[in-house]
Amino acid sequence: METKDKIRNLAESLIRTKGYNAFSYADLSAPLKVKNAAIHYHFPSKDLLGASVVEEMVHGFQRLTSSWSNQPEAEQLEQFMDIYRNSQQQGMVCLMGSLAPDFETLSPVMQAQLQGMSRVILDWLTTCLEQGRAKGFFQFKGQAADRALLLTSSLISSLLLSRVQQTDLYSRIRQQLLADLLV
Amino acid sequence: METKDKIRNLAESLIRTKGYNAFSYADLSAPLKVKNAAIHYHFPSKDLLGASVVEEMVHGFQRLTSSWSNQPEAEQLEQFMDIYRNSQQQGMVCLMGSLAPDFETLSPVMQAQLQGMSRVILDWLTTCLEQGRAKGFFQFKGQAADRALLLTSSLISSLLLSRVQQTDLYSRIRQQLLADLLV
DNA sequence: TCACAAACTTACCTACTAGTAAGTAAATAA
DNA sequence: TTATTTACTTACTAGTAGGTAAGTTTGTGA
Repeated sequence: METKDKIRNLAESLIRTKGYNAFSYADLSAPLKVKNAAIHYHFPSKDLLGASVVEEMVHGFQRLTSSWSNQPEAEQLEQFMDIYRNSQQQGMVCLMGSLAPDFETLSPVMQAQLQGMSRVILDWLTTCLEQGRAKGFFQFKGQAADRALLLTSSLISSLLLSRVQQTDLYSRIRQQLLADLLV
Repeated sequence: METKDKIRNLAESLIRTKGYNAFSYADLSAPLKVKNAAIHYHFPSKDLLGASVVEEMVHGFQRLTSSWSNQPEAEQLEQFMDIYRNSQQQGMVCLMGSLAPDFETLSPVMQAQLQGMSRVILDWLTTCLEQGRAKGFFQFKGQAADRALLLTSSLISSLLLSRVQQTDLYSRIRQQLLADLLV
């Protein structure tokens, strides 16, 4: 089951650097030193490979957030933001930022999974903000769900704009988001 | 010069719905009822077509913002946001949101132009916010350039997430951005 | 030891990609 | 009138895309 994971991980990395429609089976098979039929053996179609990437990302997110659940919300939020920092440092955008523009070209299965991913992230962040506000960590006007939406949006695009401008715009955005939020 | 504009406009629309790497010459030639060689006549390569799309978008933006220059900054900002509203209503993402994830796969010329586009937009918005704050329309902490970055980021992703979630998340984001900003 | 399944490779296919060379019809300029 | 340019079409190409059928090797369980 080693190769299967390697394929999925490389596919994720390619999606987040070149985009879903720009990577090919050759981009997977060459570095992994297997033939493209080997990829089809593990993932019968590109759709299913992409779906597996998204699925794994959601599971990874759920594992991560679960592991933080005992920490204060202010720290949980910082850890959440650190995910994007790591991406930025690796020159990657997030999976959502990469796949959302290509949404119309994705299979119904991938579309549904991407939709699910956005729900999972927004729901988690909404709860984090809501509880964090209740405990006095955060301060903001309006509904937590709206704030979660605003935060996520800013973080997604911080990676996109960092890539285009070739500078760490992420940090400038993070700083402001925290300044607006922390008491 | 009719056909050339039709090609560029359709290309823009395709980039913003399917993505740069997902549209082909057939997607242009079929609806326009010309052969793909006709497209190569006007735009020798896909790179140059893409570059032309970005260039035209920048010019359009500059024309628009120039035409607003006598209006109060609060109104200018709303007009700026309306651009994104129109996109959302047409089911499109903005050019930046579409091209930024594919940045690594673009030609150096397109990369430079996209970078230029981000500068033009951020510079305009920075000035708008700065002057609007000086005149008492807006209220915000920190540097105008940072606020401009935060605003633009939120708007770009509002279109991405609206597409994925198939709802008008743009409006929820706009409302918060304005609530945070307006006195 | 034999059967079988897992994890591949070999060899191939069709469809489509951007791109090109050469030709043509119509308008324009000398 | 003739030459040239503009705006294409026709007909093609080389390369690459995702995908598949059939065979091979390697380990495993009965």
